[in-house]
Parts: sequence; structure tokens; C-alpha cells
Amino acid sequence: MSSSLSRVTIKQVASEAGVSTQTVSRVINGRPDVAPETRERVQDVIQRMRYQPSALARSLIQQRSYTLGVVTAGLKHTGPSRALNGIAETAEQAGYALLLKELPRFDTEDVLPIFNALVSRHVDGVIWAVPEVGENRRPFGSLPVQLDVPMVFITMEAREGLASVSIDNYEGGQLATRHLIEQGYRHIGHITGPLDWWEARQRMAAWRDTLKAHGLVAADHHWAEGDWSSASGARAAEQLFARYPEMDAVFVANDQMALSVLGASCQRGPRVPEELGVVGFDDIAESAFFSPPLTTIQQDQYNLARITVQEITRLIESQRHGVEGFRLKSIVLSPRLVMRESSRGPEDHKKGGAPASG
Amino acid sequence: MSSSLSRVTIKQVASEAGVSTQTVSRVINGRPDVAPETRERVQDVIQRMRYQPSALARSLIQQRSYTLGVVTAGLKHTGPSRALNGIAETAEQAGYALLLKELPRFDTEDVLPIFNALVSRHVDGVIWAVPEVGENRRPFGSLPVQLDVPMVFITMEAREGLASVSIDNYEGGQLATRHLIEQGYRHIGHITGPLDWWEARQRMAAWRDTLKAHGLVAADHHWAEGDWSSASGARAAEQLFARYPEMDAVFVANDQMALSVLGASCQRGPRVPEELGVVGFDDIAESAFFSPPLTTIQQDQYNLARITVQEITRLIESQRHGVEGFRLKSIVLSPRLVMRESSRGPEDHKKGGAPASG
DNA sequence: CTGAAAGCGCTAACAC
DNA sequence: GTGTTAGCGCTTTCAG
Repeated sequence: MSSSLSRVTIKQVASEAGVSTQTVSRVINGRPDVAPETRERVQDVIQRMRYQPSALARSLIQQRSYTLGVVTAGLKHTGPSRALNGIAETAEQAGYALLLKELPRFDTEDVLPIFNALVSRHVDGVIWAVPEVGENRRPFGSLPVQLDVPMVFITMEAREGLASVSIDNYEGGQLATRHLIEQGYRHIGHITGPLDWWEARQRMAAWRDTLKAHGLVAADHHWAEGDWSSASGARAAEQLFARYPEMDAVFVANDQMALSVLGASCQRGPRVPEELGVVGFDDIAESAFFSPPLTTIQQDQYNLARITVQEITRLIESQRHGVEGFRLKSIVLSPRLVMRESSRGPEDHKKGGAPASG
Repeated sequence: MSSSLSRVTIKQVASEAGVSTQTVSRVINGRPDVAPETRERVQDVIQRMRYQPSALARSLIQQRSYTLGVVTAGLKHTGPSRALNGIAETAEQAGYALLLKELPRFDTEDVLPIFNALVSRHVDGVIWAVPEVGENRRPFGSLPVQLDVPMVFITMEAREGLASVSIDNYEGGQLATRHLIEQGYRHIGHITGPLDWWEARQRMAAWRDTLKAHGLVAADHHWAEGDWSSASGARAAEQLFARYPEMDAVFVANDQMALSVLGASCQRGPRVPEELGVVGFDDIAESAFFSPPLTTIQQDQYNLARITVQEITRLIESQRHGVEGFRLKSIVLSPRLVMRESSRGPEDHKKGGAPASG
């Protein structure tokens, strides 16, 4: 193992090729003002010595790193990892490298160290891909984080002065609830996500509002709180069955929790969808293969990621060009309903309609 | 918005505090040789100006970035995202930032650009967290990638001269197959992963060998190939039911595919586990809530990530201290069986045993 | 205890 | 076309 700990520098290349470092710099940057034969000679040396320019040195002098900071939390969860997936692919295409930081908990409020770690590495922009939980957006209100690095948030309530890209969870909740109503269900319960999550609260509010708008009841014993896990879904379902016996459908705030509701139906409990309509949220890969296949609300995390990267690059360019008046937009994307077997209710049977396949 | 595009430099702090940059440097690095009152004055200025040292400049001069390059592929899949999750957490604790690159495809062989992007940013080490698929390890054999950056691979066949940390997929396949045999099943089929994946081949080889070692048959029409997706699992299951009617159990190479085998049983098809024993692989979060709950092989991706980071830091230190003789180890971890309902076979009933819960 | 000088690897701005 | 000078923000070395 040849431990050539030191990297090949532009200086070495220059002296080997018998030119100045300037000329080498011109060659590696594809500048036109180099004599063809000089260029060729330099390129030969570069190849031979396996010279690789230092992005670090470049970043330092150009005040630009072509690196984006990405902050996530709970990467093992579906949402965050799908979002990161999209960000990684899109950023790559846009010519950016990614500096990744993971928060220890979703509701971490002590974000300054994280932020500084990114800023000290001269990231050109930051994507804050942590869902809004508890008070974890507070640090961005005014005080602590104040550095002038372009920043875009994913998944949060729109706020003046902060750029964000979110999926409309309220609309998703409406879609789900309205769909169950249209399918002929009349006693619709709800299993929520953890209510310190903004997304969970949005979905729940939509459930409540939609029922009321249709003259149906959304009482306090018609919902139960889960924590996104299948286990919590099973517990919540049991609670609901006990306190809301008339329940003939349930809107579950994510697919993993919905799975346990279906699971119950397969062996014991009410049959889905005849006795119990079920709609989930997320459209995870497995949902189409649950028994019965799960109707759910699809979030296009990939598109969300794409738009986020687009926004951050836009902000970066604006800042570079000294544009002062750019607006910090809050972009909101619409989810869509994917109908499968689990919500094929009385109304649908009457009409003899067949479910669409996702 | 105050567009202070330029960052606060050590020079500015120095002049503001009326000392040399040297002294400021000593303060921020916690060196002892600074007069208490000087230190305090400097620290005040640092706070007031919100000075943040540039990690970039430091990396340049110290020839060390405290940054690890991580290469992944298919982040939307369970395995890769769980591994990344573990790497992120462990690296953070070890004081490293992460530079993330995602390959466009699992079997990408053109890895030099990726590698160079990392090296040019002076990463101290690289974790290659891409599963071994097709010939995607070829570039590391000898030629293209030759730079002296410590590197650890995840999930691959042990190779001389490369450091790796893997889970023993062959052992996992043995555990699964042997378990089904012990449960009294005698006609055990197999749904494989895509066979250009090393892991899939390992699991399959173990299935075949274990059956033979027990005097059972592993014929060519006793297995079918999937692509890890639930949809492919459903297709493979149908094929197997058709060509291997006596089949009374099946070892499925991952949980997502196993899900569709269970799904079939819930509504139509053989009942699990009475008529068909099923064992999966991975132990995804949902498995315990399938109907019936799925027996599966658990890979401790988190531990794997932990050990990987440990190895890479070990290599980095060795290289720094000029240790030449360090061995590049191939570390192999054992998976474990998590028994649930789906494999509670004839033998188990005879003994009246209850399944353990995962 | 503190400061001055040199330089990490590169590029911008100017000479020639 | 090409080289020289300066400097990005910091630390190392060596004076004092």
C-alpha cells in the first residue's frame, strides 16, 4: 500500500508540465486562452499524475461550495427517507453535493450546533427536512439562527419570512373523509398521529371539519391517538371499537397504523370493507398488498423534494446576484386519493362500481 | 434582510479585540497559553460578532476534514435507509460530518466520478454502503479507484485487500430453512431476491444446501425469482403454487415479498401457518403486524452501521499515524431468527408450543 | 504569554 | 497565451 498521504497539487502538475499553476488552472477550468499544445501537455500530466483539483480550496476562494446542507430526523421512517431520497437525486442533478445532519429527535430545539456545523463548512444553502413537531420551529422565529444562508423548510405550517414546501395535509384529510362519506359510510372514526405533529393535527382537523360540514358527528370519543407505529394503531383501534361501537369506517393517519386495523379484520374483528371502511395516509409500497389492499392518500415526496431543491437554488442565485426583493414563498402541494378495496363501501356496491387500482 | 454575504473572519475578530489572529486562534482552540483576561475579551468579541470558524480553511491546512463520504443507492428501500440511519447517528457521535452521494442505480460501475467528488472535498474516509449487485465491485479490484483514502464496504462478499462489514446472509438462509424443517414442514419452496444481488444468491444457496443436508429436495421448480417488491412476490408465489403443489412452506427472501404470500392466504389460497409455513427476511417494522405475524430473519443494520463507522475511524487513525501493517478486515455479523405465527408448523402444534414473540 | 511570517491549494486580477 | 502577485480563512513555526 503506497501511503501517498499527500495529494497531488496544482503546483506539482505545473512544474511537471513546465508551466505556471495559472495555466494548469486554466486547463482544468476549460478556459479558452490556452495554446492547444500546452493544453494537451498539461492534460497528459494531469492524467498521468491522477491529479484531482481540491474542491475545498476552490470553495474557499470562490466563496461557494456547491454543497447543500440537509437536516433530517428519524431517517428510519418512511417519510423522511423518501424525502431524502428525492433530495439526493435532484441535488446531484443540479450539481450539488449533500452534507447530511440527522437530529437526535424530531422535536430538537437546540439546532444551533447543527446549523453551525453546516455553515462552518460553507454550505451554499440549507434544506431543513425535519417535520414540524412540538416547538421545533421556534428557533427560526427570530433570535438564534440568523445567518444569511438561504434555507428552505419541508413540511410545516406556512410562516411569513420563511420559505417552505409542504404537502397539504388538511386537504389530504378532506379527501379521505369525503371519500368515506361518498362511499356511504356514516359513522367515521379517526386514528390520529401523535398530536404534537403539525401534520397529524391537520389531518385530524380536516376529519372533524369534513364530517361536520356533511352534518355528521365528530365526537371526542370518535377518535384515538396513535404514534404512527403499527402497534399504536392496534391499540387505538381497540379503544375505538370499544367506545364507538356504531363505527362503520375509520380514517387512519398513516398506513402503518392502518395495517393493524386491517390485520384485526382478517382474523377477527369487523370485515373490511363490508363492515368497516378504512382509509390510510402515505401510500407506502406495501399498502397495495395488504388484505384487503388499502385505500390511502398519496404524498408525492419525490416531487416535493424536486421543488425544494429548485427553490433553494433559486434563493442561492438570488442572493449571489444581490437581489434583495425576492419573496420567500410557501409552496403547498396537493395530495391525491388512491382508491383500493379497503373503502369499497355500501354506496359503491349499490352502484355496482369497481374500485380503481393504484 | 441584512445581506451580509461575507462571513466574519478571524481577522475581524482579532482587530476588534485588539489582538493578533494568532491569539484568537488559540482561544477558539482552547489552548492554555492565553492570559485569562485576554481570553475573556476575545470570547466576548466572538460572541458579539457571532464569529464561526471556517471548517473549510481548517481542513485545508490540517489536511483533515472530519468528514466522511457515504455512498448509497436506492435510499427508498428499507435496507439502505436503515443503514444510512445508523451511519448518520454513529458518525455524528464520533464527530464526523457526512457527505452523501447516491448512485443512480445499484449496479453502477462508473464510480470514479462519485469517488472523485468525495475525494476532492477531502473526506477523511469513505463508506461504500451500496449492496453488491452485478459487477459493481469490479472497479475496486485494482485499476480505477486507487487513491489512498480509507474505505469500508457494507454488505459484500469478503475480498482480500478490501475492508468490509456484512451480515451473514448465508447463515440467515440457514436459520430460516432449518427453522421451517424443525417446525415439521417438509416441502419447502423459496422465493428469491433478484439473483444479481449477492445477498439474494447467498440466501438461496443456504436454502438449497440446508434442505439437501436434511435429506430434503430442492429442485429447480421449487423456487421462483422475485425483485424484492411485493408485486413480484405475489407473482412468484403463484408460480410456485402452480409448479410445486405439494409445497407446505416457503422461505421468502424479504418481508415485502412475504407480505403478498400472506395476503394470498388471508382471502384465498392456503392458510398460514396451518397449510403453508412462511419465513421472511429483514424484520421490517410492519412484519409483526401482518396477518398472521411474520416469522423473519432480523438483520441488525444499526449495529452494522456502528461497527462500520468504528472501522473507518480505525483506518483513518492508522493511516494518520503512518501505521503500514494494519490488516483490512472483513467483519461478518450474524442475523437472528424472530419467530412469530407464520411458521408455527405441525411439529410445533404437536408439542403444544407457543410461538415466541419478537 | 503574544505576534510575525509562511503557507494549505487554488483562482482573480493584472501584467507582459 | 502565459506568468506574477495577492489572498480566500485559518494554523503552524518560530521569535520575542
